Amino acid sequence: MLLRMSTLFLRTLREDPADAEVPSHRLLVRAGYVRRAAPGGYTWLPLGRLVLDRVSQVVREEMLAIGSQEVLFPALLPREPYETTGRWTEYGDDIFRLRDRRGVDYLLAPTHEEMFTLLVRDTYSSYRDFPVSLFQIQTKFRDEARPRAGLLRGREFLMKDSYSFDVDQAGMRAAYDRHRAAYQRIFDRLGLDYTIVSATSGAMGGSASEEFLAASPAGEDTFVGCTSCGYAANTEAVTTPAPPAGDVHAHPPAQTHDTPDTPTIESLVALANARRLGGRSDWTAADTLKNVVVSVRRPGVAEPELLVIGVPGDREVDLRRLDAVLSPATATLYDWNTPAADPDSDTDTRSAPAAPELVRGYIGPQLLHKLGIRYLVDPRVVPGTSWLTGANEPGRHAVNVVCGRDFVPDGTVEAAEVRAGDPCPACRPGALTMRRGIEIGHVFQLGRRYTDAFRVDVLGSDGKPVRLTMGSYGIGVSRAVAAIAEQHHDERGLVWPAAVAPCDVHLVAAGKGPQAEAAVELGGQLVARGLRVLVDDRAQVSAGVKFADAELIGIPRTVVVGRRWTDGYVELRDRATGERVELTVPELVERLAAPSPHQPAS
RNA sequence: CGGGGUGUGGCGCAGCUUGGUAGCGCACUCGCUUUGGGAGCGAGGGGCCGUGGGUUCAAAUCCCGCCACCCCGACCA
Repeated sequence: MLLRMSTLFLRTLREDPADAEVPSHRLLVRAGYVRRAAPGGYTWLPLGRLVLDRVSQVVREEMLAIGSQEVLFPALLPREPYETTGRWTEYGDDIFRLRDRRGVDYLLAPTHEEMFTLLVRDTYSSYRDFPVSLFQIQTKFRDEARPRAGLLRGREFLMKDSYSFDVDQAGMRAAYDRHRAAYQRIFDRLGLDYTIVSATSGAMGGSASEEFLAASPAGEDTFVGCTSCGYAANTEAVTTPAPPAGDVHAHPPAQTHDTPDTPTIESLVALANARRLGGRSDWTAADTLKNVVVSVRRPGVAEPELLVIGVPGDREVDLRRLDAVLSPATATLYDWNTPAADPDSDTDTRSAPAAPELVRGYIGPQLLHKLGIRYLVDPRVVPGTSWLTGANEPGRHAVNVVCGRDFVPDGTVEAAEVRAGDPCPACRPGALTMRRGIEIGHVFQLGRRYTDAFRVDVLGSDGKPVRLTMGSYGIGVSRAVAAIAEQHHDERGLVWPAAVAPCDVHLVAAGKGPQAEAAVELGGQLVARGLRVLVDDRAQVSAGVKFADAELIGIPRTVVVGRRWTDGYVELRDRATGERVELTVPELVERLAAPSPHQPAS
């Protein structure tokens, strides 16, 4: 393949597009790989299209290598199957819905579990046909509330989705493991630095699910890693090691004190130290027990339930983490903005209508049991710990409130924010670090959710029906392109890994003499050796512009056909290292034609 | 959905406060010079100033409405 810059449909931009924030977006637009066509929708220009195809091809090869077979579904689907599984409603506003001329409902598929399940049901009927795994590489649609960061979160994107079908749990696990291994090979080949994190907490039970996160400040997921062991997890899945329980009776009795104007932890700690509450002046926020009221809504239940979460006062409640635990119920902070008991009062102490005894800013756990309000605490709140907390009266707090003596929680909950430096749940000396990541892949042991919905049974060896069990696996192909760009660029432009670069070599004709013609001819020689070549044969473009464009476009190796050409030399430059060497043409051809690890000569 | 911001040639921006023939850089066309690090000079082409209404002799500029897009958050994965 020989691309000539003189005719290539490409215009690079000297300046950053105004609407691009993250590096991948900025550089892919500037270098002429993609162009925004609609909110959350991008046109793939010739160079971009090549990269997208190469990434797709890596994914395809590794999927085929684990025996998965490629199919292609329509993206435009009827409503009915999604109605059957409940996702027509469940997916909510995130789904693009449309009607045909007769008023029949359709959707643009966000994923294809339903269709694959139906396909397998209608095609296979015996246990002997299994296991089977199918995949497709296809454009998906999601009506994202806020598309952002260019390719990283679009409303239309290219995704590889695959589905495994097995007659038993063990088979499904094996399929899951094969996919997981294939994903590792794929992301290794793509040159991505990634971490596999568990996506849901083990304590929750249910289906196993892991995410592949490409480390990048532009990522939308926060995940934790351990400084001394291999532990990695999504923030939602992090568990907090509990300290050992103490002696419940080793503390002086609880005491209530006047603490006027201390509705916040900060003001409380300041006052407690100033007045030496409990004989101490070394109170910190971590010594206080903060009690946060949340409303929990369960699907199908009209009235929200009040729930109080107790966390150490130096931590916030992380609603994402709480939601992950409560799922499918969802939690929101309790809305205190109801009329105050005393409308003329300008203080912030209001009573919750559902439980008038709860005084905002002065809630303590002592009363909750009596009020019948469920109380869940952070795992650090173990029996025998003593706290400074609210006394359930305006302007009053209590010291020496002991867990297991003065209050008994209904259970523990992983709802406190996770911070860098927190102890690792998996090893003793380890501390957690926090990083951002781009979700590039997700493997999921689905189980029978869809096969139950469609009653997908096949005949087992004993002649009795067996319900199939599924796994589903996704890779964001277009997102992976952006993730690669995020991890492989410098201040001058993109620096593609060899496996995904639009071309193997970028020939730059520099000089006014015979160089342009010579470069094209040299390009032909390299193409004959199986290389993909981009040659900058533009007349009337200065060498400086060509060098700058070559660096922006980011093809791994540049060959300059320039002033030393007449002496028989060209210059080979490595985009990543900046290394330059002078070579004769035969030396160059030999050097470039050497097969790289992932491209066996063919 | 909440907060903030921006809409002026293909791209990046100025002009708006204080109304009076729409401008700059990049890109594009032609000519001459230049030619290994984003060239110089000269001559050009290209814009219902997001949109609808209003004020005014006169609106990119002032007023009102609407729309779109971007960023942060919520939501989603």
